[in-house]
Amino acid sequence: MNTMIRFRAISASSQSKFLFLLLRPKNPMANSSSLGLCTTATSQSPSPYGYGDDSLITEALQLLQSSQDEWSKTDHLRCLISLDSSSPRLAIHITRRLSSSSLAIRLFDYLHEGSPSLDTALLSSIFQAVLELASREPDAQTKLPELVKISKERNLPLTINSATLLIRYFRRFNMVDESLAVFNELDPFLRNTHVRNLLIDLLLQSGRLHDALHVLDEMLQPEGEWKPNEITVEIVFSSLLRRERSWGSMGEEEIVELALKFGEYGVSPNSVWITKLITGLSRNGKTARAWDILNELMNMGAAVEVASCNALLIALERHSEFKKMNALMEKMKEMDIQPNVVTFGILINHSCKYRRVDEALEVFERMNGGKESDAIAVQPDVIIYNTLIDGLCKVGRQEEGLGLVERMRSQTGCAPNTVTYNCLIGGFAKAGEIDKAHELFDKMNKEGVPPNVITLNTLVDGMCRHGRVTAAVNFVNEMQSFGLKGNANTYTVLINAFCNVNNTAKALELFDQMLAKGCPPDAIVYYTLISGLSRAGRLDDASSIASRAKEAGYGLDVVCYNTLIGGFCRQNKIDKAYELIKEMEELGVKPDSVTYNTLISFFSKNGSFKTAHIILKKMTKSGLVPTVVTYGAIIHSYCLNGKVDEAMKIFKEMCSASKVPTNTVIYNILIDSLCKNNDIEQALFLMDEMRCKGVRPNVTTYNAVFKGLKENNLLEKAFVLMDRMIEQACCPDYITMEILTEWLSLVGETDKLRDFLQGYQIQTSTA
DNA sequence: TTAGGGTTAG
Repeated sequence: MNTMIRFRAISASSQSKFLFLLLRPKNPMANSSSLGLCTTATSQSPSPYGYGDDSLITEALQLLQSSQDEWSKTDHLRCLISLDSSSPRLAIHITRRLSSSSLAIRLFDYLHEGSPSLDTALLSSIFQAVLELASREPDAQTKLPELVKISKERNLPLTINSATLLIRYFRRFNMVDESLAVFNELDPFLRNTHVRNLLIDLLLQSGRLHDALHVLDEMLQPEGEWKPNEITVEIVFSSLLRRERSWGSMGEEEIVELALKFGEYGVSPNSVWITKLITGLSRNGKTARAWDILNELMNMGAAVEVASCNALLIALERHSEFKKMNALMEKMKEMDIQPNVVTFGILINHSCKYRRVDEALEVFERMNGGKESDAIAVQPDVIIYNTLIDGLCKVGRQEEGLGLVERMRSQTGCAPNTVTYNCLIGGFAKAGEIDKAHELFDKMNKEGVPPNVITLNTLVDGMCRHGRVTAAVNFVNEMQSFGLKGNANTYTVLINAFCNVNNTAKALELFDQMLAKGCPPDAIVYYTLISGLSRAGRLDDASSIASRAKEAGYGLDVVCYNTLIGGFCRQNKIDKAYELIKEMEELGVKPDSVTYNTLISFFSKNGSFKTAHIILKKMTKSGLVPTVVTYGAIIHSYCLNGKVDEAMKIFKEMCSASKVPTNTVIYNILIDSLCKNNDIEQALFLMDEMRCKGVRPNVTTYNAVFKGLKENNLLEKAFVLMDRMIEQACCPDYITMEILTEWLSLVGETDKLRDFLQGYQIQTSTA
């Protein structure tokens, strides 16, 4: 309402000024025939343009309809429009209503010629109307650049509106250089935020990053008049962060700096862009930078939302920066950013990952309202439940997982889904409760929860791990008839299972079957088969599968080469092993310590300590450090050659000088050898040393010592070790039983043997 | 939020 009144008031005053100018004697047009016409204008009723403008416009337009010769010969039109008025309003309105821009430009020239001393600002405004008219014409794309040229020729500066009109129009046709030229022509004082935003947007869209940043940079200068606004930030960030993985030619550090610079001007990227920035930085391993920028933005008062914090929490978790995770949670509290269901999901998942399920359950209770006064109630969703159920199943607490399903059902809108069942089936299957797993599978089908290929694979894996390999194959076939097809993963599980029971023929058959069924094998299937065949000594078949893997585009990695090299070494085919090493070199696959250890072991075992030593030297030269396995291979070979003293010497050197941590296997090698050499004292000394160093003996250690003790009939010592074995929950195997049964029966100590075995029964029941 | 494999010394 107020605007309306003001508009009319201005119109009325300009109208009177207009009349006054017309009547002024010094105005050449005042004496012309137009006087009568001009005065009649005052009697007109109000119009949107001002009192009486309508009839003036009508008359002018009528006149302009006639041929140019007619109106250009007379001053009548000039009088009518009266450009000497400080208000260009009337001329602008007339121009806007002309039939074409070419007519408009003729009128413009006519008026300009009639009043050469006119204010350029006034002329620029009229010219703006010409541009407006041209922009609506079908051939605007050619006309507008021509008009820009005309304005330049006539030294006519563009108004800010002309410039925005032109850039906006040029943007539609991706006329980047034309837009840039318009901007550069524009009076620097007129280059406002709006026109800069338009131009930056266009430049970024056309990939002219450098030019865009130049325009932007001027806005970010402290002395600059035009500052960035929210739209600037939106334009810049939507362009820079549009692509998910790459940030184009602009470095991430520059983007971070830009974000912070914007922050200094009180504008910052919105939550979506901040989140993308954090995610992008984290993905490139720059978690520390992501942490810095989020904190800085928070301190600047930017609108940081929970989603951005979640992105950083995920990154920190991934990089094991747990202290920072806590600090971020604290900061969120301080900034009053409420955690949401995703935040709790991250925390619960984190605890579960490290098998701290009780901690996860605590977080879960806290999100449910908990006991604490500052607890925040956030409704858990199916993902939260599934994460917890999976966590419980992974630590063997699958029954509790089932309990959570009931709790989940009691909550509205939260029913168990396929993932829920997959986790539970996995839990029971791994625990060997295959029947229970099948029961759950039936239950989910009954409830209308569709099983997927993960359900199938989880169940199949459980079956295979618990000796039901044939049943697993049948189950896969059965499911296929119901439309639940297996994938490469399914075949990997089955192939691995058959390789583990030394049935490589069946493994190969399954591989052919998967190809026949159109299921494409992936790298893992190939590697599994290569390993299985190598372990079975079928090196030709393993090599052939390796060739097929390479043909399929799955190059062998170092582990795969090691598998094959190990296989050939076991068969004494060192030439074949060397061929593979040559191939590795050619393909740029660097041998690792396992490769070297395999070769060192091979040569040591064959008594070629010299060659083994040369390889060891090569190993250290390539920057690899000899490991406990390297020493183990050499020590073992010395032992096999009856040089136990030499082996002990190397072992001591390994512990003292090289400071390589020992393990059970290396102690077993030495203890076994010492016992065989009847040096039981030294063997028992090493066992004590193991105890001191916290290296746990296993059944192999005990078997070696029992054998030695038996030879020397050191019965009391054997009883002590039998008790210790029970204490350590180290289960005897058939070798232990063979040694002890024979020995203890012979010396009439079968009661001790019975107690020994009972110790395990008690332990199993208490466990 | 859920599923698979492989290497070296005893």
